[in-house]
Amino acid sequence: MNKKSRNLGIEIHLKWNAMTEDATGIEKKLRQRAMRKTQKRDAKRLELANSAVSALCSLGYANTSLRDIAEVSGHPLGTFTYYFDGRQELIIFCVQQHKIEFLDQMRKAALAPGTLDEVIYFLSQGLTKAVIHDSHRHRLWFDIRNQSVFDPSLRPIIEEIEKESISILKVIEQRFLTEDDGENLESATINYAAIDGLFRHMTQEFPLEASDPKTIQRMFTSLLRSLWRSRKSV
Amino acid sequence: MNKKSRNLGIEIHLKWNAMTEDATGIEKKLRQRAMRKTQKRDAKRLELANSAVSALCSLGYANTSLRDIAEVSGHPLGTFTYYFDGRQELIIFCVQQHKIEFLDQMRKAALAPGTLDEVIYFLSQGLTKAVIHDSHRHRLWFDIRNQSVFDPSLRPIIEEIEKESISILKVIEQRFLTEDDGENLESATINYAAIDGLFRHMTQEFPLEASDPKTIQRMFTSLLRSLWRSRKSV
DNA sequence: CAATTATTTGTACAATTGTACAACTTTTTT
DNA sequence: AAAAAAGTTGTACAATTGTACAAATAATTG
Repeated sequence: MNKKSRNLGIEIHLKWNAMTEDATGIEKKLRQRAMRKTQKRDAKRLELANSAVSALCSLGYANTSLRDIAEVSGHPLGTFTYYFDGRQELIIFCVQQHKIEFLDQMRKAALAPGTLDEVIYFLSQGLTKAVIHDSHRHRLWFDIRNQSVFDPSLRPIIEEIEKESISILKVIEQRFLTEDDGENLESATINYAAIDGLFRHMTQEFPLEASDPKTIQRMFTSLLRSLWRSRKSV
Repeated sequence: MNKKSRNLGIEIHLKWNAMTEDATGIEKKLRQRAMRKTQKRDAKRLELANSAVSALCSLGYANTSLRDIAEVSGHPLGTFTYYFDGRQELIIFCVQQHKIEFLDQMRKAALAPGTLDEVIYFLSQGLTKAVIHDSHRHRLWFDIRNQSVFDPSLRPIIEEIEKESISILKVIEQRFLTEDDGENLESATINYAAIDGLFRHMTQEFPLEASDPKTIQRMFTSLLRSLWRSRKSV
């Protein structure tokens, strides 16, 4: 079947059934089938993306060809072109998947009950773990974000993720800090950029002088305290 | 003349003269000639680099071919391969040139007489000007730094520049802040990474929501004050 | 079970790349 | 001014790329 006309038959059937309002269960059955199809497809996409991450992380966006990915992952080249609409979609998919996971963790830390100092502790702990155990994947994120500067088609996804990141910090500031007028967004943006800067530095540093988790966490804590110094100590 | 054997003749003459300790002015004359040669060569390299920056800044490291540079700059392709040892040397040369300039300005601000608040004012003013008037070149710097993560051959020059940046902050902290033991380097590293983060954000932001110089400078000032809050107020 | 649809995978192709280099001109040296 | 060196520039070439696609196979459907 031609790649471009994928699933076309089924879609047409569904539309036809919808038009005739045939609700005798046939429509339901067709829907379920379509669901199974897309679920199966999504599962395969995830599998391929996961196996692609390894090559991507070690070579970077610009230097990783689909052939590299195919070779490292063990899957044949055609598989990737069949399941993804080109190289870029594959890579975006990988990064998005990873970043959603990470931001979920950060959000949990931000919403954890306790004092500001405790939240700072959780945050710096999460950031430290990310540096230690996941630096490769974060490097890929920073790489994509950087490429988005020169490739506008990458920007929407980057913007979305950064907005989400900033909103997490906004939550913290609303919880613990007295807001001076509407400066809240500006403050959250500044703090996001600063924390992001240290995180990037830790993640990309060569050689890793601060590979000791305690040192790393201490540095994050130090920055977060500087940024949110005791304006309200709930 | 073959590119690889460039200047070889003169070098041999110099060596021969040095060996025979012929100090009758002939050696001097030959040295002066060699100097003229390299000066002329360096001037041309600078000219080419400057004309290459435009293409590089708008397309980025990974997407700019030598042909792009040649086309945009108006110089023929062969010229670049003659004056630079490949694409990478050209690009490194461009970034290095630009970054040295920028750090000179920052160093001046850091060494300016006055209180910490005044230095903070100068620094944020310099950073703001860089964002407003020079964001394109800084984007190229961030791009190269990012590529260095995946291309080890870029790392030495990046490391050198970042060390210099951190040392500028160290100067400030030694001037104005009470140093708690040997934490000074760690603190300067944290602050460098944080300031760098905000600077990167400002430089790369799309769409530029904060294009107003006053807003930008206020944000820099706000961050710098957070990082260096009144531990010593000379 | 047949037929339709979906998946798999190797190959082909055009485009682009960095780089080498030959032919030529200009500049410098003797 | 002759000779040597340096500079200039267009072209050639091998390598690599994303992508399209055909042919084969497997899965699903009626």
